[in-house]
Amino acid sequence: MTLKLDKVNRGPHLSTLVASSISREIAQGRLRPGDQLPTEQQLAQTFGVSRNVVREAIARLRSEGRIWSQQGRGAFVADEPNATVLTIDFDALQQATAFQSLFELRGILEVQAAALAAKRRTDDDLLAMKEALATMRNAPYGSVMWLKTDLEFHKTVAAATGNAYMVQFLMFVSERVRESILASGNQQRSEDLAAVTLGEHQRILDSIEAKNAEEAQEAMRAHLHGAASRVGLAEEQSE
Amino acid sequence: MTLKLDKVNRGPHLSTLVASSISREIAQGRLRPGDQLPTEQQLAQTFGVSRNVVREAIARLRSEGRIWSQQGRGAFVADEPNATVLTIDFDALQQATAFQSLFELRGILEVQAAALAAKRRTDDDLLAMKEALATMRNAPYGSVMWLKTDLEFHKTVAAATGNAYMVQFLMFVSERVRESILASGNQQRSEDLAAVTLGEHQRILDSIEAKNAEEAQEAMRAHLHGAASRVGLAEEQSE
DNA sequence: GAAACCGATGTTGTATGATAACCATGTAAG
DNA sequence: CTTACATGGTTATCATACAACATCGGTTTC
Repeated sequence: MTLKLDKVNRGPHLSTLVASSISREIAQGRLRPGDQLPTEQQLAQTFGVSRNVVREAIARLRSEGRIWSQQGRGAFVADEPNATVLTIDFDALQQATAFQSLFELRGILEVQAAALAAKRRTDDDLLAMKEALATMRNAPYGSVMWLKTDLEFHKTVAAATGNAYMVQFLMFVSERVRESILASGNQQRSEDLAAVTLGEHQRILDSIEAKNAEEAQEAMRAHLHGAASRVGLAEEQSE
Repeated sequence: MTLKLDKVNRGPHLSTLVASSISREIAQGRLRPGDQLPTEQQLAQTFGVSRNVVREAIARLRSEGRIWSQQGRGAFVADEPNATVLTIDFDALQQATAFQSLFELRGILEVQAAALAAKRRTDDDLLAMKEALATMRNAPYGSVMWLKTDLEFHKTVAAATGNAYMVQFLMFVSERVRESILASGNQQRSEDLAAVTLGEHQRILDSIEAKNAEEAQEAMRAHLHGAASRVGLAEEQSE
């Protein structure tokens, strides 16, 4: 417990700072699983905030499964982060291997989702996909609108699986991937790429329309392979 | 805002109940993106708790990205749950279709993880898997220890992919699935099943040891198929 | 008339103190 | 040795107060 907070802090809430500070102590191993946290009063004094703020931070960490607390005893670092919430550290994603791992995970989900979508899609699903693709055609390549509709298209594919969690997970992972790409500023910009990307999407759409799971899977794989190289990822042979 | 909380509530924290209650209002569309939440005072009055408890709930929802708040104005439902955290509502999982969806998602990840593990596993990975399997043999079927080592085995498989996010996601999903199964009390108990399950695990281990991705994939699929029927899930033809 | 100023009011952010419920521990009574 | 009780420490909750900020209306000023 070393961090001291300035009195003048017009940024995130104090509880957020306290929470991430404690979180860091845990991540860095200065607070080990099973360890008892300082009492709320001590924490309040250490950080120079009210006990109320500390409690908000504690509540947050508890909801994230990082700690657990018992009335009359204290708060303890959770043995295993049996989290009821899943988080991804943005900073860690800046490292190439981490990014590649997340990209791979997304790929697995996307490819399987495409196959399932081809089997289960309804006409409404198809309509939504076509609509998203049409919107993307009218957006300038690389623009915010373009990126948004790109994600939207993939979302409609995921939705066509009829699996709500597929949508939730895929969007979660994709968002993180997209953020990381934007942050690194690694995307190339070219008019040609727009046509290429749209063509890949069209192929996915067609195969799902034809209810051809094998083809949809392969089309999605090809699309992701293209996306990877566009971002400068040396992709590994898969399957 | 309808829920009234009993004064006598010796369960989860009040802030947890308030948070999930508001969360439900959002999920059910009674609070739409952009809508302003009632003031903290109103919420406190509605739920019959102090403003302090409401603030802890708000802090939690804010950290989950579901709402945002500005000093002097109020709290608002986030336009897009651009959450930096991913959560799964436990209550919703009680419904059969939701559970089935999550089970399917887990299956996708497990199967692909098994294939990747077969390709990339190191000798250390293999050792960890064997160790986990050995521990499971010594645990009584259906016991807490058994369930724990079962999860541990699957974790070692996921770890053998070398993809940290695969581990994180798979464990997250598996935990939720396991919780839901335990809550429903739907698992059968029989000595025979122990041998069957162990056999399935052994087959997975063997194929990964042989670096046979196809076989590992198939073994994992079979294992999950067995697990599904053991839990009473009518599984759908996949692939 | 338009723009700038000003104050009243409502809301969130934070601090402080108090009380109830609960746990752990030690100590005295049986 | 066991039980009962007293005590101190900790979390959970409540209540109140104040600071910081936003909004809105009226007033002044140009």
